[in-house]
Amino acid sequence: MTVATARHKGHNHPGPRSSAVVDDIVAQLAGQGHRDTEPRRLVIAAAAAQRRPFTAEELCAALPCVGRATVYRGLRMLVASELVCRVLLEDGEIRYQMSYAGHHHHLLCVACGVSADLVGCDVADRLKEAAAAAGFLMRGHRLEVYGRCAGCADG
Amino acid sequence: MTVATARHKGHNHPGPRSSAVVDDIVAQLAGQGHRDTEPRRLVIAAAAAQRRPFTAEELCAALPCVGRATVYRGLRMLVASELVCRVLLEDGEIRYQMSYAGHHHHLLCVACGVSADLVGCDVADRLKEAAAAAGFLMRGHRLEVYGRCAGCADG
DNA sequence: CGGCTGCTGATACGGCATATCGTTAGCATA
DNA sequence: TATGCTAACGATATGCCGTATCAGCAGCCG
Repeated sequence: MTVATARHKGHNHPGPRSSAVVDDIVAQLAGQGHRDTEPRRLVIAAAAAQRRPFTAEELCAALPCVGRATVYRGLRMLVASELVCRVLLEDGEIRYQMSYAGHHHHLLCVACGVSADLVGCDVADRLKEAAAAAGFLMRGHRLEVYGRCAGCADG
Repeated sequence: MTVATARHKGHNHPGPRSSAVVDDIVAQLAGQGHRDTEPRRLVIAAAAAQRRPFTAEELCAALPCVGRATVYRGLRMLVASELVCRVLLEDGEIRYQMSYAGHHHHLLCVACGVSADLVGCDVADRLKEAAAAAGFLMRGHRLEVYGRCAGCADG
């Protein structure tokens, strides 16, 4: 043990192995009264490591040493904190993805499943007007765009 | 039995009680090679009678004399034929609604659950441009707008 | 009217998500 | 550092929702 700050034992935090992203998210959760636990860090790290929208079951499979319930709870907490957003595929399947921005939408490739954040398309104002024309007071909206990414376009 | 046109027995069609809407839909399905059956007519009629987006289970409950599988099959067939559209609530719950137009979106009241078709808001072109900017070839999109209807706005 | 075939419906099945609950561990406090 | 409260964990039970199965039935065509 060459490290000066000796590790305590058992379930202590991996420290240097824990990425800055995970530390940041854990800190945000702590601000909401949530504890910093090892399984939760593992869930966050696994979610952040995904390269495309993932299912809860995929996370469970990627974390065999973490209980299913814990994975689902962690995911739900992250969604509630808007650190992860739910993505709806064309066939209705629900997937998840880390969310580094605030409100935004997704471009989803129907061929390879990759996603990209949709920027530069602010439809909220127009929707609000259209809603008002129907007597509705708009409170929110959900938008998903399906297509083919550059790599799959010629397939 | 005072009616001149004697009813045959059991599973014959109710004839005069069957609305024009149901007849029309059955005719469309027939054009796709689907048979005209009494349980299916009941499913269609029940779906058309709903005043707001409904769940598959609600239809089952409204049709105790029709098997669950038949309700689900009928619903799936109607969705495939674009005669019924799937509506996604804010919390992710899936509901259904008769669709008399082609492609359109929905305004959904988060208080009473009523829905209205969203017209006069053509976002497809803008989305296609935004998608292209990200290297995506847009193929479709899904949009739901949540808010409060006129009757629930002041609540 | 006779037969082919799609449809029906009771029920079994399977996936996904949550509820349960005894145990563990984070962390505040002294 | 020791202590205690309580959130969090995780194995598992439970439940919902939708589909698969399959023998019998009925729509529809010839």
